[in-house]
Amino acid sequence: MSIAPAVSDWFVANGRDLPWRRPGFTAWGTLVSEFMLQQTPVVRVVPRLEEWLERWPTPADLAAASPGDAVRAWASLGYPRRALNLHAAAVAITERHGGIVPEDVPSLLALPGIGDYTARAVAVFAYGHRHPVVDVNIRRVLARAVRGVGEPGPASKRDLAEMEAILPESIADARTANAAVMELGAVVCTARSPRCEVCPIADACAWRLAGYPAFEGRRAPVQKKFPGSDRQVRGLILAELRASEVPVTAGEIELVWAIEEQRERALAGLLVDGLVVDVGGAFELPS
DNA sequence: CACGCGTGGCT
DNA sequence: TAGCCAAGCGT
Repeated sequence: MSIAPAVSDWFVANGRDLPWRRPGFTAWGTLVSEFMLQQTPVVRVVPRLEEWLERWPTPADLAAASPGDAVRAWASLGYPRRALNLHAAAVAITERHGGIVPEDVPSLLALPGIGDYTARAVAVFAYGHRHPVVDVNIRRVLARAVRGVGEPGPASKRDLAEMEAILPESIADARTANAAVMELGAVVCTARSPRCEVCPIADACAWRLAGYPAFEGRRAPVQKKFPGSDRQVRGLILAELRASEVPVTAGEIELVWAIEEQRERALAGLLVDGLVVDVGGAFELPS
């Protein structure tokens, strides 16, 4: 028996009131929210999403801005390549799709920064199509409730089939089930301290029924330490450029990180990514 | 498939 | 406190 009906009933009664669940929320708003939610927590996304959509209410509005404006407005959301990708997606939507966010999965997948998760999330949540949507929350719920193991392990192509197997036939019910299982993983069946005492499917959970066995399988890769990493240096350099209205000199960049080899590697990476441009020996965000 | 990629809050 | 974790994507 599928866990979907019980989780969906729980979701309808207990789901959080989030901006992208408001009636009339646009497909563009959904797309922007999904970009922001790629590895950034909901609580940090909500206020930034409102600002973003007020400033750029349509894809054409963002496409008309400079990529540097997008990168600057992205500050504190993390992984700024997403800002560049979102801007590039807005340009593509404006040029190739008449300014309308496409609704079929292949067209969405063809946009920069959109992968298996985001393409299906937009097709399902913005347009009501029937697809399995698989994020880490859903993979964790399926691992525990269905397979009886404590952790989801690395993401794989099989994940979509596993979600499809429990997805209701009805288009509307499938949409609710996708949102519901995701929500359960986000607020109840959490990674660290699952709240089984309030879980609507605790009695059916294979992991719980097995006595919470320790995870034996292959683990998802662990994120590398941040302090002292190239990522930190990149972040510091980019923060410097965001804060400046004029190009930043190489001498000023030297002040943000003392180790030359690492500083040069970070700057070179930012240039390759297009997050920074060289304007005659000084550096600025792309215009 | 494993890795690199920000930022900040939580335990 | 030092990890752990967060609605992933591209290579």
